[in-house]
Amino acid sequence: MLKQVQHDNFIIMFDIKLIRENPEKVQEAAKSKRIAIDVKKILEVDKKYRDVEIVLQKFREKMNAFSKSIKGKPTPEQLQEGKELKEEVQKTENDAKLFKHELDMWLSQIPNLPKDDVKVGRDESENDVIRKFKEPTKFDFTPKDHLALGEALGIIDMTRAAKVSGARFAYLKGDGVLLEFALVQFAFEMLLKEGFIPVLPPVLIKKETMQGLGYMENGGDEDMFHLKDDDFILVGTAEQSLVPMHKDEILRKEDLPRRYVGYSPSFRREAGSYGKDTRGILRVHQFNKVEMVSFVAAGEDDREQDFLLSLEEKFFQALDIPYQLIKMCTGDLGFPAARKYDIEAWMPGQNKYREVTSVSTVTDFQSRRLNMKYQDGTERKYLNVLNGTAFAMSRTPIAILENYQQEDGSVIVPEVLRKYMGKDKISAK
RNA sequence: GGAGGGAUCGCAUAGUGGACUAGUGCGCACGCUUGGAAAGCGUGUAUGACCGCAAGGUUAUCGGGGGUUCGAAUCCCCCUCUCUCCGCCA
Repeated sequence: MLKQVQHDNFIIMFDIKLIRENPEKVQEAAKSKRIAIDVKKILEVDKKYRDVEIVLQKFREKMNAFSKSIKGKPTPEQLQEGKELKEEVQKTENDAKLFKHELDMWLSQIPNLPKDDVKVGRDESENDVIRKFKEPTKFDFTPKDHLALGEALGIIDMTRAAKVSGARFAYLKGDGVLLEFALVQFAFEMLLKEGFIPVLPPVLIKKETMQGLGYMENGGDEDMFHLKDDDFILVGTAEQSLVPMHKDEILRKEDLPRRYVGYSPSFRREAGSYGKDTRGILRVHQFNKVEMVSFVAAGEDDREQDFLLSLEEKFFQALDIPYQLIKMCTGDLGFPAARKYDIEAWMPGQNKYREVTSVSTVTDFQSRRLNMKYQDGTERKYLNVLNGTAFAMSRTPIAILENYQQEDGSVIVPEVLRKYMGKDKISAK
């Protein structure tokens, strides 16, 4: 069984001890992620806070002793002394609170530190290709892109979606739906065998939950849909509602690793991507995704990331789609991640590799912000958390349509999906 | 949306202003007892922060936040979640 933590009024956003002991390391790491923080300033506030805290404890000690010394009705002199003590405490409390808030504010802006093996780099142009699976698909005709194929097959309809919802939306129809369901079933079947717990999570979450995940910082909230009247945010990935499931909980070490597979819509504003990838369903405001999330013991995250990555590769190898594996450099990691790999599938319609999965370890970064621990003997430690894509819908189907297309515009169904789809070919009606 | 109840230690409960240093039962751990076990008996049983080499000490926490008071689990206000009923609803 798990235990519910009752109080969490002081969430430690970032390990202050790490900053005290290795200020340069933290400063450098943030810089390598291209995020500006001022470690010196943080240490100053930390010092002020601790000094006030010590004084405050002394005052409280005095006041507690005094209150306890009164039996029965207090004399007017005692009342007066008590009032004076109280004022001292309240004044110091206010100071402490101010410093605490300031400290929290600074700490919340420190990103997770990249792992040592992650290359320091500016942006995506400095990411490394780790390995490749197969060569780009060859055609003895000119391959079409997924939108041309999808429209002709009657499975993707963006024209009508534009009428109803606007740009970057799509109707998926007919065999397109069956193809998505086939991918879902394929992924779930395999992941259930691996012990993953299937989840259909909420897609509206509270703002404070998103803050706990570390996605609101550094402009991250620009890509989220906010429901301002109701103070909800639409998730950009199931990870965002799967990870905080264990907020304020203490898991048992025996129950680790705890693995979940979620299937949910994902919503993205795609702010700042105007004019980019406007054709087709590569970049849309809403798509479904099968997502993996792991909770593991401290220090187990490297092994778990390899495991999740191996599953992702297995999926795309099973689909027999050419891909390359990318390891992100520090500048392309994002706020919470310590290490990240992307699989980029070959997309003949664009003659390019494009991202289809992403697997990150966030180490204990989100656990600290969300107060998620596990009991290890007499010790309580922060969980390590990982997330990885199984199948992002829109993009995996794109890769299938484009790589499996035939000259007549039909699309062969990948071998492993045939039993779920009940057919081996998608053709125009 | 409306009306009313509730949230206390891992679980169950007691607790209407100072004896609460939060009691009791269960559970758990250790010990005694036993050929071994059960029962019985005894002892212990939170977390965070801060100070300290340590032993230890201080402080905060009874869903969360604020207030009243010399003093709050207890009184007042706000919020969250939950239960019962009414309304609406796939």
